[in-house]
Amino acid sequence: MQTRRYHHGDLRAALLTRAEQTLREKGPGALSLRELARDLGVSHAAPSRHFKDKQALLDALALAGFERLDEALAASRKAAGETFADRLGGLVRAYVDFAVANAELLDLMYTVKHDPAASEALITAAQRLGATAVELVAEGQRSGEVREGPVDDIGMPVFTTLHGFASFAVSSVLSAEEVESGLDAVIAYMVRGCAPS
Amino acid sequence: MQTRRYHHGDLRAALLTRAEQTLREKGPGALSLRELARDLGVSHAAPSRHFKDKQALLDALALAGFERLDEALAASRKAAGETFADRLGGLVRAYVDFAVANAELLDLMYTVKHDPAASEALITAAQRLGATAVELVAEGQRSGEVREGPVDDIGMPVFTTLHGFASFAVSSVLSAEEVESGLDAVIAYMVRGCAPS
DNA sequence: ACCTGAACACCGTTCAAGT
DNA sequence: ACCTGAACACCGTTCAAGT
Repeated sequence: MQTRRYHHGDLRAALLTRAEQTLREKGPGALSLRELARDLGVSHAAPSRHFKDKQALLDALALAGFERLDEALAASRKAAGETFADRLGGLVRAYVDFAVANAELLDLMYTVKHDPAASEALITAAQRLGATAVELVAEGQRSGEVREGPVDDIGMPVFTTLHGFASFAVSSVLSAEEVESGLDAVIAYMVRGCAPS
Repeated sequence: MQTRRYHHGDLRAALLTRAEQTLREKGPGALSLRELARDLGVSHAAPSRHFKDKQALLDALALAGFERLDEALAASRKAAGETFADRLGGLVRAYVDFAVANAELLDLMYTVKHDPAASEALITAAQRLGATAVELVAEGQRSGEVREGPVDDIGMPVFTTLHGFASFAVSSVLSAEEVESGLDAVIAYMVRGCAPS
C-alpha cells in the first residue's frame, strides 16, 4: 500500500489536466469537482484552494484552450505557402483541425458567460485570435491580393466564417465528410470575399 | 386562499414557457427541474411525466427555438427587396436580430449533444435552417446575381458566415455596437463571396 | 500554505402510492 | 392519466480544524 502524500505537488495543474480529460471522454455534464478530487486522491474541499468555484476552473480550461489554438494557428502560418489564398487556406485548416480534435473544449471556449467581468479574459483571448485573421488580411492588402478598405471590414467577416465553419463541424451540423469535402468551397468563398474587384 | 387544482391543465407547455423565461433571466445554470416545479406549484416529480429527464426538456426548448427562428427568417424573406444583395441582407439581419433577442436560447440550440441519437431532431432542424440560406443562393443563381456551380458550395459558406456572426454577437466577442456597425461589412463580404467573377 | 472532515442546502431520478 | 411524497445517490460551497 502506497503512502498518500499530504501535499499533492501541483494540484492546480493536475485538476486542469484531469478536467480536460474528463471533458473529452465523458462530456461537460460529467465534470464534477468532487469526482475530480476523488480521482486525484484528494479531499473534495481541496480544489477550492486553487479555483474559487467550478466556473473558475472552467474558465481556466477555456483560457488554456485559447492559448493552444493561438499556438496552432501561429505554427500553421509559418508552414503556409506564398499566396494569400494558400495562407488563408492554412489558417482555416489549422482552426478546423483544432476544432475537430478538441470539440468539447472549443464549445467551452465559446460558451456564453453571463457574468461580464469574469469572462473578460476569455473575450480578450477570442479577440486576440481574431487579430490573427485580421493580420493575414492586412498582409494580403499590402501584397494587393486583398481589396482595399478598412481592414476590420474584411478581417472580421473572415474570422466570422472561420468560426462558423468550425462551430458547425463541432456541433455535428456538418458531418466529418461534409467538413472535409466542404473545406475547399469555404476557402474559395472566403478568398472571393476578400478579392479586389 | 386559492384552491390548488390537482390537474394542472397543460403542465408540459407551462414547463417550457417557464423554463425559457428562467433561461433568459437567470441563464442556463439556474435552470432546475425542481425549481421549475416549485414555481408552477407542482410536485418535484411531476415534470418527469412530460420530459423523461432534464436533457429532454432542454432539447424541446431548443427545438422550439429552431421553429421560431425558421418563422422569423421566412417572414423576413417576404419583406425583403428585389435584388439578391437586399434579400441576403434581410436574412442576415433577421438571424442576428433573433440571436441578440434570444442569446441564451441560441446558445442552447447549438450546444453540442454527445448523445448522437437524442440530438438527431436538433441537427435536422439546424440543417433545415441552412436550407433556407441555400434556397436564397439558388434563386440568386437563377437570376444571374450569384456565380454558377454546386449550390451547396456557395450556400453552405453563406450559412456558415451567418451563424458565425450571430454566434459572436451572442458570445460578446463582438459588442452590440460592433455587431450593428459590422453588419454592412459582413453582408458586402458575403455578396462578394457569391458574386459571378 | 495547503489540505481535511463535517455540515448545509441544494440537485436529478425513481417508484410505490394516491386521486 | 396524472400527480404526490419519500427515498437515494449525488452535487457545490463553506469553514473550523488539523499538519
